[in-house]
Amino acid sequence: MDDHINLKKTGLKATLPRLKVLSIFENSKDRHLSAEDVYKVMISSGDEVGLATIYRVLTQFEQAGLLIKHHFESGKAVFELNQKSHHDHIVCTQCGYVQEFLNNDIERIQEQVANSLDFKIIDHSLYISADCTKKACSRRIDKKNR
Amino acid sequence: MDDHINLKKTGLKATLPRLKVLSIFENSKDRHLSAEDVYKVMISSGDEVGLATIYRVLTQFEQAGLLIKHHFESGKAVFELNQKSHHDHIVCTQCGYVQEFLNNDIERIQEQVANSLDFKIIDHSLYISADCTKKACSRRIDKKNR
DNA sequence: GTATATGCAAAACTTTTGCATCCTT
DNA sequence: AAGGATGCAAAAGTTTTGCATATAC
Repeated sequence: MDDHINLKKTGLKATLPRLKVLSIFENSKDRHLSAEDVYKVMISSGDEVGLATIYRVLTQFEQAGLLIKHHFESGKAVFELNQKSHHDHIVCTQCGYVQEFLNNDIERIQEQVANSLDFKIIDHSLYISADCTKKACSRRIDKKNR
Repeated sequence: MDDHINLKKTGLKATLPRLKVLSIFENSKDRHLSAEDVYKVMISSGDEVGLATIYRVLTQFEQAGLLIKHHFESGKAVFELNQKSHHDHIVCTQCGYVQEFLNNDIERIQEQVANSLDFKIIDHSLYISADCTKKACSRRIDKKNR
């Protein structure tokens, strides 16, 4: 809520497409959406919008720090809200479910490793592809289209 | 060397394009190459080859376990030889240098985390984008084209 | 009113596919 | 000889861009 405020901070005008995109990320049960995903939601809710606008808005939001962009293993980018603190991802190869996690030991060791190799970390992404075991896969959501 | 032997194990015929692709990965100073990269090397060395063939060969090699495919953050896939044991990557945002590393603690903790969340890991990739500090960046190689 | 944002269409880029021809076995 | 592999061109998928119109401030 109060997306206007978020947008104001970025210097971007509070236009209808932008507000709608934010609200989709805030209300979607799936935190990780591609441009196409967002576009489909808007179209099927009756908005007149172009896919190009979605791409532009997503890119602007990423640069403004509102969204984070991931590539995972699919060749198409997905975005998620940047409200939450940093975390990594496990993606089920069977049902597409995305499990977020954070492990402070992993975070800390990464820093040590990078430092010892004379790198200063800007960002990192740990992406695990895995199979849900029975229990986890019962969280199954609508299958991703790939 | 002895790429014929490697190929034989995969059931793929030892054709000229396939042998050449393998040799490029073996001899290139950059272990991480895109389809376009490989294509350019072959074209500029006088081979008559189609980009489609490169994509087919790379995909076959990946399925055969000869190559590993990464997506990093660029939207285009890069491949590397699978000779070495598993490792993760730090990529310098300044010069494109790719530093490989392996940390057994990180590997072990990943397994624990995935298990505790009811996932069975199939694969993972830890990708760190970072700046070389002075010392590391002196390893600077030809800038990537993006 | 002015600058910015949008929608549409076209283009750019990466990757895949169909098909006739060629090459390995 | 036979099946698989290649090259070319065309298509498919994702993302970007040009431009006239519409919108927010």
